[in-house]
Amino acid sequence: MEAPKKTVIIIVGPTAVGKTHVAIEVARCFKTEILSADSRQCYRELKIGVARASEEELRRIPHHFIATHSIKEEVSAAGFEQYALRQVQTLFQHHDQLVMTGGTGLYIKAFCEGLDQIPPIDPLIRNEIIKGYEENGLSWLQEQVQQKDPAFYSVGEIQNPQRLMRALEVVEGTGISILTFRKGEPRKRDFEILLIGLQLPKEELHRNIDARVDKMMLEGLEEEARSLLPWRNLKALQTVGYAELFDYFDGKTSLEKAVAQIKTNTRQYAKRQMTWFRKAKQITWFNPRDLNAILHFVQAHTKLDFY
RNA sequence: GGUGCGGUAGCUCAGUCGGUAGAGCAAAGGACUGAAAAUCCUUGUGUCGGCGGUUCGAUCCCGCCCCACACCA
Repeated sequence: MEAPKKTVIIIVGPTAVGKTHVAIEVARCFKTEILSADSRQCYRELKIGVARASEEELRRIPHHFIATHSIKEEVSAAGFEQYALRQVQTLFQHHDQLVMTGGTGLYIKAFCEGLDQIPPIDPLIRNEIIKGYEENGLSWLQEQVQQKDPAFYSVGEIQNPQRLMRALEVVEGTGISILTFRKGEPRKRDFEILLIGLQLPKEELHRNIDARVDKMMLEGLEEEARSLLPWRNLKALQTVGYAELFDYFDGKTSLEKAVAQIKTNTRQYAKRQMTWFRKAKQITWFNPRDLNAILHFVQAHTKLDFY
C-alpha cells in the first residue's frame, strides 16, 4: 500500500471573516498544527491590532509563523515561501495533514506556486533608491527606470513607486531587467493542496469588522500603538490599526476619527483581499458558520488520497 | 422678532459674470512575483432647499417660504 498523500489544507478569506476559529477546528479534527500565512501576525510586537489568536488558542493548537519575527527584521513573500516550505517538511514527519491559514494572498501564492528566483540585492542599493525617491519624488524614479530598464518601463506600473523601486534595484543590483527573471511558471510541490475560502455577506463582514475594531480598542490597542511609535517608519508598521493611531498621536485627528478610519481602512483591505482570492479558481467557498460542511469537505478530499 | 452667513454628489466643500455642474474623501470594480494589512489603476453618483417671478433659457438674478449656524434684542 502506498503511503498516504501529504496534504496542506489552506483556509483563506478576508479579514474578520472567522478564519482563526475555523482553522483551529479543522486542525483539532485532524490532530495537527497550523501554519499562518499572515504578513503581520508574524511580528511578535504586534498583537491586538493584527487580531492574533488568543494565548489559549495558541496553547491548544501549535501555531507557526505567529510572533516569530521582530518588526525590525525584513520579512517578505519570498522569505515566507522558504520558511513555510521548510516548516512543512518538518511537520509532515508527524502529520499527514497540515492547516495553513491567513489573509495574505501573495504569501499563499508564493507557498503554492513559488516565486521566481531573483538574486538578493545589496541593501545599500535599496537604501540609495529609497533616499532618491524621498528626495526627488516619483518623476525622478520614473526617469531612472526609463533610462536603466526601458523594457520594464514600457509595460510596468509607472505610477506605482513600490514597483518602480523594485525594478530599479534589480537592474542596478544584477545588471539585467527584472522582467528576465519573471518566468511565472508554477513550481511543483510534493504535497497536495486543498484550498478553502471563507466568505460572508458584505454587511455581515462589515459588522464583524466594526465590532472587532471596537474590541481591539477595549483591549488596549491605543497603548500598544503608542509603545510602537518610535518604530512607526518600519515597513511592518505600515499597518491598518497602527498608522491611524499614529496620526492621532500627532494631533492630526481625534481618537474617534482615527478609530472610524481604522474601520474604513479595514473594510478596504477586506475588499482587496476578496478581489485577490476571487480569481483563484481552485478555491471552494464556504460560510464560516458551516463548520460541518467544511469538515465533511476536507474529510472527503483527504480520504480520496488514501485510495 | 431683527441682522448676517449659508443650504450644490453618501460626507466636506468649490463653481457657474444666466446656456442644467466639479474636487477631495467615501463607495463600486480591477491589478498585483522580495513593503502585499503595502502600493497602484478605472468608474459613477446630483429634481444645485421649496414655490413663484423675470428670461428664449434660471442652480446662478428677484420675491416669498422652510431649514441650519452666528450675532443682536
